[in-house]
Parts: sequence; structure tokens; C-alpha cells
Amino acid sequence: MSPPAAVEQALERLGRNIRTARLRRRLPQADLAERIGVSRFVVADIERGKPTTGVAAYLGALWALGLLGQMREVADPDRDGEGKTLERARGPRRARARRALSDDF
Amino acid sequence: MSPPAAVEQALERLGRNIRTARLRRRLPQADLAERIGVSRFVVADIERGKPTTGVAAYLGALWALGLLGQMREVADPDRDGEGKTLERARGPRRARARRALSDDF
DNA sequence: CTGTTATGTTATTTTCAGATAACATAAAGC
DNA sequence: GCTTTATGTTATCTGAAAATAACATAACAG
Repeated sequence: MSPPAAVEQALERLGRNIRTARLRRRLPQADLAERIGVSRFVVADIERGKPTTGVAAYLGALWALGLLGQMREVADPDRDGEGKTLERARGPRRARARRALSDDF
Repeated sequence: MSPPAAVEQALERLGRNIRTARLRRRLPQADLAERIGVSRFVVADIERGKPTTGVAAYLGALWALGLLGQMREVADPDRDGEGKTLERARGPRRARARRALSDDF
């Protein structure tokens, strides 16, 4: 199954951004790959936004470029306004099943 | 080769954050997996921060949780202060780019 | 407590990502 | 111009990711 279009777009943009950052630093794909511990082909895949490439390769590229810190905020619970609202409305319990009551959304 | 410790930590935090967001929305792993188009085991792997899992599964989870927009800023060239500085200091050349922009400035 | 469901665990099988190598092409530097 | 380097392309092969299934455990609802 292919990923949702939104994910594909996000990946392509992320790949382009990584490429831009690499080029600005004048770092060849092979050198970046060596720092991450993968072959240069994986770096090429990343810059094209290949969906099936391992997540560690992507984050490794960000790390090697000094950009990993920007991942801290992603999905940060403190910033998840909708999640906090839901939790407040329903109580901080876990995702165990509720049976046949009104299972909204 | 194993990923750098910083990458492992970032992945573990990201996985925990995704899990927190899922639980807040009271969404079982299997349901989230179905939305992404993977098996529930992949979601379990994501929440543990497994490094070799495909990047699309991670972003798909963020997408299904309404958190994908937070990826927009990651590695954004406009925010890459160090990259911009390097580019300005060395000229806008590329590791292998289109031909002959003027060298000046 | 009982029944139900979410999640974990293990094993098996299949599929594909990634390594490697060889070669092509194109841009940069001299 | 020529040389060097960076990137793309193609093909093959091995290892691991992921699907599937069956079962265990834990948490929740009633």
C-alpha cells in the first residue's frame, strides 16, 4: 500500500530540505552517508523522499547536519492541544476497549 | 552499524510521543495501523522507536494523529541559520550543481 | 468475577531495502 | 582543453523488515 499523499509530500519536502542543508555545507552524499553509516545510495533515496527507507537514516542525516534538535518538538505532548483537550474531556486513562457504549470518533 | 546515540534517543522520544498522542485519542494500535496501512506490529515498533522501521510508517502515524504539520519546520532552509552562514561565507556553490553561477559575493 | 479487548510474544514465511560493483554523465577545478 | 569528483543508473545478492498466525497477558467494562 502506498502512503497517503500528505505523507509523500512531507517526505519529498523533508528530502529536499536535507539536500539543501547538505549542499550548503558542501558535503558530498558519500561523505554524509559515511557519517551516518549507510551507503551513498541511501542518502540519494533520502533526498528523493523515499518512503520505505529506514527512519534512522533520515534522522541520522539530520543529526550529521546538526539539525536533529528540530525533531524534539514533533508530537511533543505539551504541544498537542487536541490531545490534551481529549484527555481532559475523557480522563487520563489508557486505550483499552470500551464495549458497546457510544464509541464516538 | 548502529545509529548514533542521539538518533536513538530522538527516536525513542518520538515513539513515546506518538504513543501518548494515540492513547489520548483512545485509538488502539490496530486501528492506527489500519489507517496507515500497516500491521499493528509496525505501530508497536514505532512506539518503541525502532530505527529500521520505514520513515513513512512514522510519518503516517503522525498524519493519522493530525500531527504531521509539525514536520514542516524540520530542516526548513529558512531556519537553517548555520547553513545560511556557510553559504554566505563560501558563495552559493553546490557540491555538484547547475553550471556557473557567478563566483562573486 | 467474567467476558472482552488491547497489547505483547514467538515462530514462520515472504518481500524488499540496502550493500556492492561497474559504468555513465555532468559539473568543478586546473 | 583535460582531470577529478559528485551523482545517477543498472544489476545482482544477502539480510532483515513486515505480514501472518497462534497464543499469552493485562487491563477494562459490566
